[in-house]
Amino acid sequence: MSLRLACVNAMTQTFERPVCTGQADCRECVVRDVVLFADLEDGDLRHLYQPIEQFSYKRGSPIFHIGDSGGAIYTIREGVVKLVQYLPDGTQRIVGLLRQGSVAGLEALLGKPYEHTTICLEKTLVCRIVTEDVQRLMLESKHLHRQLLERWYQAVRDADQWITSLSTGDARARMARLFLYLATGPDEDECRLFSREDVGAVLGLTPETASHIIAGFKRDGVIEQQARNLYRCDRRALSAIAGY
Amino acid sequence: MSLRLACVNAMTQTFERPVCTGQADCRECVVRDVVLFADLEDGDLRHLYQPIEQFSYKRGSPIFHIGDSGGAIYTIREGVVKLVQYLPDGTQRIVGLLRQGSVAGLEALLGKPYEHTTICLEKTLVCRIVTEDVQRLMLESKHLHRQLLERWYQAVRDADQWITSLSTGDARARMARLFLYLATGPDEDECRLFSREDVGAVLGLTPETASHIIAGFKRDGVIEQQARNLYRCDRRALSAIAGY
DNA sequence: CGTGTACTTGAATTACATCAAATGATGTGG
DNA sequence: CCACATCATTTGATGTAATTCAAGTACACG
Repeated sequence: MSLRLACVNAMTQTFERPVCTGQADCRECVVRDVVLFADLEDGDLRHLYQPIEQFSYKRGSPIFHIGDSGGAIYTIREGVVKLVQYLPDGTQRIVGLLRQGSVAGLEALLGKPYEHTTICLEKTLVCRIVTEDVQRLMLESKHLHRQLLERWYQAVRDADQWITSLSTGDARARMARLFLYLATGPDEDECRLFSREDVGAVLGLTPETASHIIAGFKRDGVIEQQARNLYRCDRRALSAIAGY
Repeated sequence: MSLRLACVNAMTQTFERPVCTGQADCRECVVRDVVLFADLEDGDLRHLYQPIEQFSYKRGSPIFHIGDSGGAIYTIREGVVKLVQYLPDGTQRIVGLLRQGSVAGLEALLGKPYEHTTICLEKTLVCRIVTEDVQRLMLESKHLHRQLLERWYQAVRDADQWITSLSTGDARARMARLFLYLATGPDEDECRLFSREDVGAVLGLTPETASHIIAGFKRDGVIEQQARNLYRCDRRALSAIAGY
């Protein structure tokens, strides 16, 4: 669980602004398997202009904003991040969620401004890697290069699946699919949810409708509430509702 | 209905199966500006294992199917192609449209099976380029390499815009946005539509609802029918309905 | 010129949004 | 630690939007 470096006790605290919790040691990374630099030799990482810094964001904090010129990419070490775009009337639409091991802000590597506003739905730890360093390392490591292509591929897949599973069918089916989508932790029947407004922005529903449907699921015994925004799911029943 | 090959004047004809209409001369390409190989030197193209072949597909023909192992990518020279994924119950959801200059099947370059079934909504001309050739040319041309990264980027952008503009808001707003999305030809007020079933699969509606809304637009004078599936649009009125 | 297929249309039904009020959670200052 | 203010969530009643169902009509194709 713990990753400790230079600063010892700041790990558990969160503030308005992200907190730098020290430099990352990629060799010791808890999510090394799923992370970009997993395969780099120790030596490669010594040549960074800037060390890879870790940051901690509290719930509700943005990592970056849509339209910002992107100077870095961010690997999610822990937590959940929403990718938001805004309609002309100001309402948000969530076009994706990032979780452990995902990379935010790939477009920065192409010199493009960020495509989304990224906001943490819970306390989130990220590694920040400045674009220049990634671009240079890419030239050295064929494998990193390949990794990044795979990330683009993954981003397109995720977006397509977002459309087919969370924007297709009636509201109950979409909600059931969201529960199944989120119930992918170590405990397969456990699902952490987030605010009704965000659930609505994921599924294209109003918060009230989201609430109505969740209440219906509870009544039907399809889900059982363990704590605030924590549910135990009957995956089989959810699958039936989802149409799977 | 019949399938003819090697026939000389087949250029304008279309059949059940795609028709090879000969080798492409990229230097003479009508869409050279927007196409992948725009910047390659003449010499580079001589080294292809296989010549770049052009194919013609009739309306309704598939270019490739989801899950097929991808041996080639396809540049759209002319026409419109839908990207389809299927739900477990067999209903289709259209997750994107490709038009002149777009590339279909990028995932083939990563050795992945195709993510979508691609079906032509009208007569369509494509250039087929086998993956091995692209992969080799990528090593030679820095610029082609960059081009392909930009295509990935574009694919993600398109998918996100698909979610925010065509899967968000009420049905009338989504339909208005579809008209605006399609009215991007040389004549900015002209919009070619397609079957109500496909319109429904784009917007997440039933064909009847699509029909109802289009009828409403006609009644309100927002669009004016010129011919079958060809409309003249009042862009200002559509923008208002779309919420822009 | 008929036949099948897609499209249109309207009425009935269902699903979702809206609105308003009550309840519950969270944080603050006394 | 409690009282209160604030904000999110729940809930139910009501209105509107979308689907479904069932004809009827236009259109493409043999």
